[in-house]
Amino acid sequence: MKTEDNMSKDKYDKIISLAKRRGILNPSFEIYGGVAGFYSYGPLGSIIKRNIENVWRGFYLFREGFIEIDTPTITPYEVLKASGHVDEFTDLTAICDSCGRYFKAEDIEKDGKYICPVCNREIKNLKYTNLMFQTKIGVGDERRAFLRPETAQGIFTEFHNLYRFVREKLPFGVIQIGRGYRNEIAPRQGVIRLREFSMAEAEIFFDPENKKHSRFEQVKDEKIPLFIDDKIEKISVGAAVEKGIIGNEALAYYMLLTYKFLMACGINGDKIRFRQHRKDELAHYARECWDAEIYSDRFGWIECVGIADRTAYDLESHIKHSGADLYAIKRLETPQEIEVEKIEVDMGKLGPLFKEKARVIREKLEKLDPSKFEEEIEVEVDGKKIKIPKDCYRIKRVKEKVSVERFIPHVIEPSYGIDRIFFHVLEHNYMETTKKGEEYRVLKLPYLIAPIKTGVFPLVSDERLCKIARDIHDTLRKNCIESYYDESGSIGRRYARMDEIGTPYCITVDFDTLEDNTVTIRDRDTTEQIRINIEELVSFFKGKESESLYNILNY
RNA sequence: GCGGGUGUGGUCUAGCGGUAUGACGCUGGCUUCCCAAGCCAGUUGCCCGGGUUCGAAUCCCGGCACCCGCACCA
Repeated sequence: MKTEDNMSKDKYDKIISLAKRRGILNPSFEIYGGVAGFYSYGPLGSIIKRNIENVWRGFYLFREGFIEIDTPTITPYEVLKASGHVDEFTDLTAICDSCGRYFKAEDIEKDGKYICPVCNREIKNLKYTNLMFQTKIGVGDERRAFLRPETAQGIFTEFHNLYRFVREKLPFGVIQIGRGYRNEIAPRQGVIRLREFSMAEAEIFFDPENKKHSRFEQVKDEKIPLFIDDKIEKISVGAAVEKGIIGNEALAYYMLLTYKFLMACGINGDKIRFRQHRKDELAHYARECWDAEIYSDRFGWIECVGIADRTAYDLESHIKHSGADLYAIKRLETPQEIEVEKIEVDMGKLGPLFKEKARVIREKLEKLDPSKFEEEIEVEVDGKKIKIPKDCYRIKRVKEKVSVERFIPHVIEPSYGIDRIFFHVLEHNYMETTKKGEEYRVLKLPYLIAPIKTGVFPLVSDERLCKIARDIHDTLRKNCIESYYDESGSIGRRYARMDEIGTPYCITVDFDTLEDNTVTIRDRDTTEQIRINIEELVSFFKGKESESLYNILNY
């Protein structure tokens, strides 16, 4: 008798085995023994992954109207120093001199000393190990660098270019899909915890006073599953914001969008929940964060998406470290007049007195804060302090018109782990039945996600039927519809091969085709067939595609 | 990183000191008018390295990978 656990383990093994057998996913570098934490996507897996990413683009690039960029994965030290990753992503490691074992220092600390739990001796050999992959740029004059732990920093460092690109209007969103790297201590759980992984991130820049979304009104009654007090509660995003469960409209909106996206990929909506991070588990940059967790029969609830309010943390830090102008500007509705003290330099006096240095001195004087002037003021020029006589300047009170306000935008960040979503899409859509006593597998992938949209078969391998089938296959591919031609084995076997990789339709050319130019289209989920004229095939599949897109993006 | 378990064709598996079994798959052929049919032929393997032995898939040591538990998880 099988226990529940055994059942799910069996199912997991079957999915992994199927994935490997059918070119979806397999451990990398296997011919050299493999390396933990690295997986390769095969011919079909690559398409599925790309399809997931493209559905994601449907939501963020098309529906939200965000802009997409593509920045380097190798990132200079300074960037990640500023972002906090150099310091926050570091563990103090203790290495025992007698047994040579490594420990995370804080685990073995006793009264300020580090004691080896094996040898029971004090360890003095301590070093910091960073969980980012380190590398160097250049030869000789090399610069320290890291493989990026998240794509977000590439967006923050481009902020001033992007802000100009959108013609200085907030809010605006920037997306990036790419690889991230984390040198995990113990990668486990297959594709769930990788050392190199794909993520899709959106950084949406807001006026901190106005974290609203223009479409919120439209969707405020739609419900999402919140995990509160150890139970899942479906609550409308509008109510969640009103009751203060979710901090602002923007967060709530992107949680709803995440919910829709995951289901569009074929994730079972009953196996999604949003869980808020406790204060002590928040990342160093986040004020509020909600994870979308997806339930796996194999692994339990797995964090697949993080939707965080990063506030002004990153931009502020990059302003501080780089000196760049990463501010946004807000035009005030009514320009205000304010009185300010200004220093007015008398060049008539200053010029003759300091000659060629006068210009530099004037610039320095004008930068000083008049309210902090002391009796005698000095400026430093070329390392020398120069006293400035009082009659060279005077302090004036002037009225200034202020029509803009500078501020650092806040960032809401939905961040998606593509590989984790990929795995759950496989798990949630893997179905087993029996046909004639034999195990029968169907991957019920949504149309947009399926790597092959249709199989094309001659019913029997009669050359007349084969030719027509090959022509259909060719025509479909000319129209960018992934089709798969197969004339080997019985028709049932060919359907089975397609079902196993989630192909939603199969076209069969039979002897009636010779008479009336029609073929059958067989539906994966119902196995029902309809007859359709060959001429209508391309529009049938194009129709399925736009219908699917319309259904998921029409909100 | 710690402790325990496991590692045989593409997949599942037998063998547990005499160089490998079976099934499925896959390829080709015959057959076949719609859901893994049948027949014939072919195809691919002992995780890696070292040791013990006349001889190692099998025993021992080391490595790697996977699984379970602990720890970790921006």
